[in-house]
Amino acid sequence: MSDTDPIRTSPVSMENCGAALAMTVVPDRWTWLILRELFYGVARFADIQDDIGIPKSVLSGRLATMVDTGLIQKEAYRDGTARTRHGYVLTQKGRDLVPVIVALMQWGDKHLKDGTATLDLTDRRTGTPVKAGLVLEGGILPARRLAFAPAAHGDN
Amino acid sequence: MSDTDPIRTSPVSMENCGAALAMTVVPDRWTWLILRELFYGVARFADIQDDIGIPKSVLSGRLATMVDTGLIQKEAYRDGTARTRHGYVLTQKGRDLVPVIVALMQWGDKHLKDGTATLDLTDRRTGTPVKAGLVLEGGILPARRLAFAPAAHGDN
DNA sequence: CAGTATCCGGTGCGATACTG
DNA sequence: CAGTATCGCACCGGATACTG
Repeated sequence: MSDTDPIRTSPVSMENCGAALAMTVVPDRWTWLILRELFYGVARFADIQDDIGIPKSVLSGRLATMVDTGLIQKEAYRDGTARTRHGYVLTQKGRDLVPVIVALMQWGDKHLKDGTATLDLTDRRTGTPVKAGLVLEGGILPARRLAFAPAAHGDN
Repeated sequence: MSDTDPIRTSPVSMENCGAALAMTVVPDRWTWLILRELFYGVARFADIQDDIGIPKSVLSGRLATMVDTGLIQKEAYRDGTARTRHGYVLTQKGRDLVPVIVALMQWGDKHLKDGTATLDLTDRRTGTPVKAGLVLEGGILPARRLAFAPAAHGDN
């Protein structure tokens, strides 16, 4: 039993909260799963469909809005044949979500599985293992040490 | 125009992917917004409702399943009055999602606003600014340097 | 292969009203 | 204050069929 009054209202309004805004751009499960596919480098419509089991019509719609919101873009490429095909790739804006995806993945590995990862994430340069987390120089900051205060300039 | 064949299938199946599993536990916008409130320390039913504008019945349902999935728990506390009230707090499992929330928030601040944060996140011990990201010792690893390979032990 | 079109059934959202 | 109950309607998911 705690004996202090809890906070009664969020320090940041919905319109000014990056997290809340982010939810409008990545609002549902399918969108996350598609991002995960593109993160893995799976680019083609039918391949994404097969991997995550999404109906074509839904995939079609999601891809369109993700292009609209600037998360992804269409890109042409050549496969073995003469025919030009095209797939989807993350934009920079989409790539900036990679830390979120990785954090989510590692959270799921820890709490929703036996704790073992199925994927080893490393620095492609040095091979050093990589983790997602809160960063200070020199290491990961535990969540409990995180403090927050309204920014000096912004209006909340 | 890229000229290499893209990856045709995800290196990790849906059942073994922590990210995909995580989406089953935090499947929608409301759940994320509730997590955000609890992250801020807003604990009471009506306060959460007011902040994020969720219908009571929906909030009721979400809180129940979040308790079920172990993200949050009910906690009694004393307010000014004699009456015992109760609110919701993150469990350890829920708190482990903080890096995801922070990463999301900073992504939203960067891409969905003018680029300025409304909240300054710092180490509560030292006051040093905090960021979410991919971590190697000594700093943040850019997403482009991230490599992945199936884990040695796991079945994918 | 990469979609669009159509349709139907269920979920679940959100409003309102009610209860301890 | 903290929910539960009820309910109509919209939207979404998924199946199927069709097109370039």
